[in-house]
Amino acid sequence: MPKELPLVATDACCAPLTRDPLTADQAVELSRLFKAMADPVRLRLLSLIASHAGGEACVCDLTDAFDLTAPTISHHLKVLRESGLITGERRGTWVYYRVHPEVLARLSAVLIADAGVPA
Amino acid sequence: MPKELPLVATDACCAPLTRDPLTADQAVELSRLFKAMADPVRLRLLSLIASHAGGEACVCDLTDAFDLTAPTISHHLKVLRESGLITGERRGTWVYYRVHPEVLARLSAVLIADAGVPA
DNA sequence: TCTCTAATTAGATAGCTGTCAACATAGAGA
DNA sequence: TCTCTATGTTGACAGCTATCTAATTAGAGA
Repeated sequence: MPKELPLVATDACCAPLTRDPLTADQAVELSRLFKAMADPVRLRLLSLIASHAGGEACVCDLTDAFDLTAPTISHHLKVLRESGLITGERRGTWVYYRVHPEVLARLSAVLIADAGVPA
Repeated sequence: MPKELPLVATDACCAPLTRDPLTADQAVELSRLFKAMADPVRLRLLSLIASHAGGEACVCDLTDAFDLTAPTISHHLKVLRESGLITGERRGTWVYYRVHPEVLARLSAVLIADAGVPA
């Protein structure tokens, strides 16, 4: 099992995009995550995994949903893995993937409209 | 002023990614928005515009923040415009951009963790 | 009208990316 | 060990994209 990179940086964390201008580094960091989601196949994979019973899905569950070869699915899963959005774990013959909800939550927080700073 | 496309589709709206698998169409629709944000320059442009005083920024305000030529900035603004994330308006010599907060809010809602369906 | 500046468009190019076929690896079980 | 199946990796290729220079359009003002 290839290892995923620990890209869940804490630096560019949760301040809304709309409050203060992003630094160049924060923008690079965030763009890596958005790049990982900037493909319809990867979005569907993410959604299939996240919404699957038990919060995880075997690759075999995923492949059938697409008109793509197994290597292509594998490639997309690798992109999602390396971005830190999902993790894969081998159990016997099959590999199971699950999402990292914190990463999705962080992105959601970044996009949310700023309510303004109280006081 | 080139017109922006009305890509703010209402179809793939606000159900969290994590609740039900996205349809292929929804995924294509969403991926267009994520693609527009999958670049550090565009993320910073978005952030600069959104956080600028008055909620809008002149192109002249934006160009200085980057080591890029004006045509390159213009290209990125066009991508953001065509994705529906921002709009531009010419007033006299200058062109002012502002973000569409609903689109950001929609993306934020899609990424948020599903709290589950009550009842 | 002429000229200056702001912004965009056009065309070119290097680098990235999604896809496939072919091959490799990892367990399970005979 | 041998074989079968599930995944992943490699290498290749077409299409997309970020960037630049050069040319163009739009408005302001002399």
